Amino acid sequence: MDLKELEDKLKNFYNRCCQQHLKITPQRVEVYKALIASSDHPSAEAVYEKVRQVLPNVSLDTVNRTLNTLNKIGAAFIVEGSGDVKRFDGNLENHQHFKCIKCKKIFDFHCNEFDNIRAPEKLRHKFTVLRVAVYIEGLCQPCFEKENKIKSN
Amino acid sequence: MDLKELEDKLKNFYNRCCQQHLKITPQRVEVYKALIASSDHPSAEAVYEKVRQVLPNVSLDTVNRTLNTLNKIGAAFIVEGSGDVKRFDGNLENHQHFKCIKCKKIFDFHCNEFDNIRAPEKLRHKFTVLRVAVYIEGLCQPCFEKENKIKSN
DNA sequence: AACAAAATAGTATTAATTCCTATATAGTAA
DNA sequence: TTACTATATAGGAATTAATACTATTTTGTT
Ligand SMILES: [Mn+2]
Ligand SMILES: [Mn+2]
Ligand SMILES: [Zn+2]
Ligand SMILES: [Zn+2]
Repeated sequence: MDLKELEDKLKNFYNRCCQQHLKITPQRVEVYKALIASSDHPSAEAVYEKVRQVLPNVSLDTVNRTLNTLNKIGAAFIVEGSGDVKRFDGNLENHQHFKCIKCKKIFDFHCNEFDNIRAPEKLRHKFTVLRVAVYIEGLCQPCFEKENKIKSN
Repeated sequence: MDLKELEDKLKNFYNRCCQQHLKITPQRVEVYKALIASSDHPSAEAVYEKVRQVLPNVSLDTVNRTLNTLNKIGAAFIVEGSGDVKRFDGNLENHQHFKCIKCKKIFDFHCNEFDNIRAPEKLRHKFTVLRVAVYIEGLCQPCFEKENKIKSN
């Protein structure tokens, strides 16, 4: 991500905050910056460690609270998955996730067909749909190899 | 679910256990029965309460362990979602989930188109795909109404 | 500069899940 | 049936994740 893109995103984020009457605090900005700079879908703990390098006194609670706020205002979201700790994503572009159930790494991928998936008519009448995701899980290459090694012992 | 269906599933479950060299214990059977009798995608805690009515001395650890075992051998799975406590599903038929982000209720639905979704070629080469799910979240009717009530105050 | 609402740090608490270990049990083979 | 062994369990401790509490600080606004 180049400087221009970062500035754009930040300006956008400031606007979003103003609209929602959220104050622009150094903590909020640094959490947001740490998140959009990550491509590994970090946990709150991981974001905390990153922000701490800039704001050594930031509290984990603030990071947690802020990440949830980002999710609420649509500046980020919680990655879908089965179990495990919450993982966050600041990349709002259309994309999907593959998660390794062993090492818990989450990989972005993109499949055009999946972008256009909509909730069925029936469902949209009964519920307020806020998000539709295609979620794929399995094993990454290294984990698959390890698994086989163990089995053949 | 009628008696015949239950017996079928149990027999099937016993076979699955034998194949995997898992012992058939009363705890295992009751956890499995409690799960397939539920349609609300219970948490470990909820299954625990149910099993306790039959086996008062069962431990929460055993329920947790057993649910994870069921997931591992493919007799059940962990419902996909963003955050929150683990929820389990013993219904192996093709279906999808809608989750209300407020009350956390999980609703089954079924959309034929979604059954045939496969991981893209590219991904299948790089990873071992074990599961593909379409996950939808939003608000259920009652939660949507409550939300609006609050906003208009 | 003054103010009020909102946000934060630091800590405590709660909730979820896993780990530990002595005991009990299921499946197996005599 | 009985004896044996690997597996599973109960109960409690420990760990981890996430939230709640509260005094203090800060932001956005007069
Ligand atoms: Mn992503
Ligand atoms: Mn289901
Ligand atoms: Zn992996
Ligand atoms: Zn609801």
